[in-house]
Amino acid sequence: MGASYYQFCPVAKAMELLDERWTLLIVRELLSGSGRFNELRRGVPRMSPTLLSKRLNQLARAGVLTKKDDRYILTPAGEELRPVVEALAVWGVRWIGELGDQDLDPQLLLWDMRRNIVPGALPAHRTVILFAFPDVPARTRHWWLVLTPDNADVCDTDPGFEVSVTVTADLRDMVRIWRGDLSWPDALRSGALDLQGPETVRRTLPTWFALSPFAAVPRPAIHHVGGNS
Amino acid sequence: MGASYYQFCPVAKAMELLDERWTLLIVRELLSGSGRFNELRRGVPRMSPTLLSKRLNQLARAGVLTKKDDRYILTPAGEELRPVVEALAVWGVRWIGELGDQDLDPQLLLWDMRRNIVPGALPAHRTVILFAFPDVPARTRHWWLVLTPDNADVCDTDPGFEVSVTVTADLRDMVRIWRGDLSWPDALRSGALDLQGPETVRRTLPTWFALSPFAAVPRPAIHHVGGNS
DNA sequence: CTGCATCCGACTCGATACTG
DNA sequence: CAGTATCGAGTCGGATGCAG
Repeated sequence: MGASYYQFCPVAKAMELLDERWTLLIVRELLSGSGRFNELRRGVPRMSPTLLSKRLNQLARAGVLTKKDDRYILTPAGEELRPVVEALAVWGVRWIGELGDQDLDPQLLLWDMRRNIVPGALPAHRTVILFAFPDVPARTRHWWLVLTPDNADVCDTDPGFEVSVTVTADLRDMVRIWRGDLSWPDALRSGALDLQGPETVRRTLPTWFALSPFAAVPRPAIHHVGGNS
Repeated sequence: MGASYYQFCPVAKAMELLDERWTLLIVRELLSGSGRFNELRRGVPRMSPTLLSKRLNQLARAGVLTKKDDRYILTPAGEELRPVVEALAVWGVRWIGELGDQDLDPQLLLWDMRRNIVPGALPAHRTVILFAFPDVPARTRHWWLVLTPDNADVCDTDPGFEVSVTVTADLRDMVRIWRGDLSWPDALRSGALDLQGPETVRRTLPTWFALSPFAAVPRPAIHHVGGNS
């Protein structure tokens, strides 16, 4: 447990548990459907496994989750953290518009997109999307998304299948699209994003993905730069 | 600023600022109407003034508050943290029912009660309530609340006025009443709380205070002990 | 009284390597 | 796949001091 605040205030009692670094991000992952240890790790790749393990045990002791057969499951108390996480996300998307270059992790983006594929919107046959991020170091520049009607795989090495459509964009712009800061049509019009492939695929591709659940949150008139400085 | 999570996720970006110890409690105080440095201190008495100052500066840099003439004021971004704090309070009151003895700070209780006096419910003349907490060390056992129709003062030493009514209860029970875990009538019936004074005053006293804003939140059927262990 | 700055011990985090 | 072990660096928190 985090250190006590020595207050009976419910906010203080909640934060004793929840204000520790990484804790609510783990809850976010669990709310998004991840359950296994290494699945959770992919959602918090910069967290050491030691600390993840520690946090999971803390959350279990606090009654937020339980472990069953190598799967971590939210309890009702944990499920009820959804409004907290959602309120934070709404606030974050409205007031922390400026992202540092360090925040743009292509693996997290592809992982997120994979999670939010619209079931039933995909073509009936296997479709392979190649994402190319010219502004990213070679090592993580290319990503493949292998889509079949009932499965989706993210690869950071060429899986060997024929590419159906290539998406080229700066990673920053792809993230902005995903977050709802930039619309898909605007990105295409301005040239920030380029699609190469058969026209029918190019036209329907944007319908295959639901954007971030908070992409539609209305933004304030003025943004403040949340100082990474 | 807190350390970065290196994620574009809005929850992560929000938590970079908000997951640091004390930060959301300061926001809670500001949302409750406190504005001056030492007013804020009374809401977070265990926080060192150095750290409070540091956090206030961080929040100012992040655009959550501004300082004007020795008063800290929430910006629109700060005001929009209200849903976050409320969601946390609702969760806390539902799932962290067990309070440690250390959490029962009489000063915070009296301060909270003072803040939530129902305007217009008070008698027309000066009324003095003496709170006696037999389970508390002598130093902080007695508290006086001096009420006039347009003012209320908390004293930890006898202000000298005649006491209109004496409230005797274990601090834990008084806090439970305040949080909505125990009703005023139930406390009187069981003897957990005792009122001494004229009958009219004894009858109306419970109407002078609004309970904690989260006292009315429905509780889950089963509580989990949020381990202070 | 208000609003900080400095100093220092205790603790926590993060990086890396390692085990069943 | 699912975690543990170890250790240096950084941060928190409390005491103390000091300007306006």
